[in-house]
Amino acid sequence: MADKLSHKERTRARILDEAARAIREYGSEGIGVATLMKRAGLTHGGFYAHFENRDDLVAHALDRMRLDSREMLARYLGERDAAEGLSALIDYYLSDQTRKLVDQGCPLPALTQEARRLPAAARDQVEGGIRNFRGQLEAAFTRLGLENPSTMAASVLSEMVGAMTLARALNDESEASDLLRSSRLELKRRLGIDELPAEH
Amino acid sequence: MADKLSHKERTRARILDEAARAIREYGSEGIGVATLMKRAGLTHGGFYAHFENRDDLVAHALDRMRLDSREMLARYLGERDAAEGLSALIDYYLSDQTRKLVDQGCPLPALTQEARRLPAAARDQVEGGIRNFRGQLEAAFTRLGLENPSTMAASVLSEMVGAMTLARALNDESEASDLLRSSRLELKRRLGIDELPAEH
DNA sequence: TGTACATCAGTGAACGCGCGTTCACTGATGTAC
DNA sequence: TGTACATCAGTGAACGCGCGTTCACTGATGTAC
Repeated sequence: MADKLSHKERTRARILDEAARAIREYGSEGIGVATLMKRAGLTHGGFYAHFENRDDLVAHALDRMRLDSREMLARYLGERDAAEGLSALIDYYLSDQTRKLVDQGCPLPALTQEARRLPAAARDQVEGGIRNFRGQLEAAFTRLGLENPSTMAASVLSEMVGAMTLARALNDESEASDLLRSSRLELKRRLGIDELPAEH
Repeated sequence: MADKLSHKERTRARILDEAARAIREYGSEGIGVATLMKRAGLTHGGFYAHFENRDDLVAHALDRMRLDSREMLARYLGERDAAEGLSALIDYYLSDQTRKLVDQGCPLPALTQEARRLPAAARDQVEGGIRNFRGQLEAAFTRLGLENPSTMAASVLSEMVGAMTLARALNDESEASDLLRSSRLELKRRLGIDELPAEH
């Protein structure tokens, strides 16, 4: 009974799921309540049985994204060998596939520039996401034996988020692809993990 | 006669100036025609004597920002010694002052995440800005004697834009400031220009 | 120097539209007896 | 097993509001004579 979601809970999860995707793709103000509910297979009136208002939805959708990202990072940097995990994370995070799947994955390359303008609760989620990402990198760098793991974590996180942000802003496919490849190469080089083969 | 702007041209420049500031601060959709015109000391009806429509304004405002940024980069990377110019650029671009002046300066940390959703003309301006920035860095790196100037330019540009984007997303002043300091340090270290003193 | 007139940047009321939100209602589901 | 009823997730018409845009009008400026 506790692990089985009720009908209403499943509906709510479906709305949040659609909201998370739409927010990544169109920004926090890019989708309206009516369109969102339609995508979830409902009509707009029912929205307020699930959320206080639109801001409340955005905050919950961002909370969900943050948790997803935390899991993703733990998958790469948790148990595995630090060098191998970091190399795989870089290859995944800065892949052309990730570049194209704008409605999925890490919210930082999608939402950090509008974070300042988000309602407080939503903004806190973005801030928590940044803090967690930097922390996870720092821990991995420590295990890797770098001498300045905290500084390096800030620098590497900035480059990762910046590279994906810029690549997605470029219309030209090959230019975007080249930018990501350059960043992957240079990130691994400066972390001293460039001798490992790229994944698949 | 040619170098003296007419009354109408000066008014148009004033509107564009306010638009550029507002777009950097609130995003391309963050300010309405009425508010913008009020800031320029006018009423909203007059707007259409200067621009075709709102999209036209956004494209022209971005064009203006792009030219301003090009000048800024030329100031740092043009005539000067490459190492000195790069060090000064990093100190300026990633300073706490720049972080706070969100309505001024380089548009990339403000607009690249919504670039995909911008009208074509506006999007082209952002793309041109990225291309120019990367090109200017590459030229400076070549003069500096780096062996992979193009790869390095993509990497450094990504870190610079990413670091400012993330710093501005952080509510906590000291955390934001620390992130910028970390990035400045690491950027200079990996460019081999960390022996130079930071500017003021 | 003074008067008449054309020009045109800017005004402000009005418009249609899409948005977030409200609310009376529907109809399927599950429980009471 | 069958009937009556309460519950409540979801519906869809309606609202007020802010937005981009239009347009008839104003009034200052500069030129013609």
